[in-house]
Amino acid sequence: MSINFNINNFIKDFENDCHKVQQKNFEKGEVITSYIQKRNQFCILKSGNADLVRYDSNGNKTIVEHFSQNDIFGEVFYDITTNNELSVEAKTKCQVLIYIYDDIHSKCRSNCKFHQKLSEYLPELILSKVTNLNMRVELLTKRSTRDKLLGYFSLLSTRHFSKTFTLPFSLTDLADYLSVDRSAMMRELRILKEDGFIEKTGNSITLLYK
Amino acid sequence: MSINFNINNFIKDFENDCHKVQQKNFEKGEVITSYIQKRNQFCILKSGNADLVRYDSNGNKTIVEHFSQNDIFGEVFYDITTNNELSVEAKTKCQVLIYIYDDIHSKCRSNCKFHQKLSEYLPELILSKVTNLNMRVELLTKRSTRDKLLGYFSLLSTRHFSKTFTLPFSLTDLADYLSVDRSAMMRELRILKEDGFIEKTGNSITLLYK
DNA sequence: AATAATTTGTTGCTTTTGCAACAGAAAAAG
DNA sequence: CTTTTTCTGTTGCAAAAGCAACAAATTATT
Repeated sequence: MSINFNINNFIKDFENDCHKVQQKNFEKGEVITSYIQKRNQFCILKSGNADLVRYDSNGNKTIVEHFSQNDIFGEVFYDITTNNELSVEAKTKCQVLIYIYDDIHSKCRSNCKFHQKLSEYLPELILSKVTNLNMRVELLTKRSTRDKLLGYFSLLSTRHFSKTFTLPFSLTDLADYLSVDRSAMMRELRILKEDGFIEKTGNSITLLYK
Repeated sequence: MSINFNINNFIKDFENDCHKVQQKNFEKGEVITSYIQKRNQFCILKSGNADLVRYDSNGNKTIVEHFSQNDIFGEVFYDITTNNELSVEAKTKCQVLIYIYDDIHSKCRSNCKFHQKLSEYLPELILSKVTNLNMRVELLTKRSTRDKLLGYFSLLSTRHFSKTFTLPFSLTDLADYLSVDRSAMMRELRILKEDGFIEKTGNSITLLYK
């Protein structure tokens, strides 16, 4: 939380300081970037929501990551040895800052404040990515759809400081995020309601236990 | 690979340069560390093998990560909001370098070369962690046990530059790593053999496709 | 070298999950 | 404001995965 706040300020203050940083705008549904070659793109989502998605050979869609304001993404975080194409799709209008990772390390010619600050924050930025990924791994290693749902809900509950919260995406997308079949997930949601674990009105969930 | 080589040299050259860095030795089976409180431990595995494991309320064990030489781990990579205890267990004799993450950021009093070099390498170190975690997420989002097995095998094959390779752990542990039932995994392995996808002699696997 | 502990491999049965298909509700687009 | 598209919710059936239990093989331990 405090990290995010810093990033936010830092972007505001310095984004125009460096001519190497590109800002691009995307409409809902557009592909922001595809992880095809190792161009070492490094992106910050200034505003909007986007998903990193993968489609496997059976046509299954997986939402690998869900990005909102100030999240970072890009090829630089991936070994592109895999055969499945990954791409980042804008779910709403998006403003994205794009640069090449090598530029951060090897200082900018103009030695601008943007790069100075970025390399200062970089370990923290990437570290927050690691903790997020670890939470994701924890979710995905849960053995049943029920445990994945409850695990994810309890995460959102913690983040919102409340037993009641709104899902950041549709139920269809939630299934793709938890990597389970949608209809099976809907069934499990119904059982969770029937068993008195949760209440659900649209995309709003309330945890009833503990 | 080139990153690992650098880390290796860097550890050899500078590890004794800083009095704040602790080196500890562990016997097989010992718990190296538990992620309980946020002490911001940051560890480098100098030698040996270790697993980061979690046991859920149903008694299922999950191998969250598998560490070998020069891998990094520690509480600093986790938000300890979860209820499940995570601990790192030595699978063989292990030599571990331990320090506190804050020490890296705020420079060491003595301004030693170790910390200097570490903060230089840190983004790369953490970044390699991110790419590893992303591969792990890719594996775990595969829908079937078969796809998880094949995905993992193809990863090992790529890493070893060979269609034949040895699993880094027992089949029992492999199941805990892929987060599937062991007997179901054994069944799937047999079918993969029968269908001519793989050959298997003990812990050595050969891919027969493509 | 003998014993204990762990790992491998297998199977019958149960439970969970996935698939396909559909209707109604809600949201987006024109 | 109407039409089109996407999303939600459900179901019967099929397939996959989990569970429990066991014997044989392998690996550690004393």
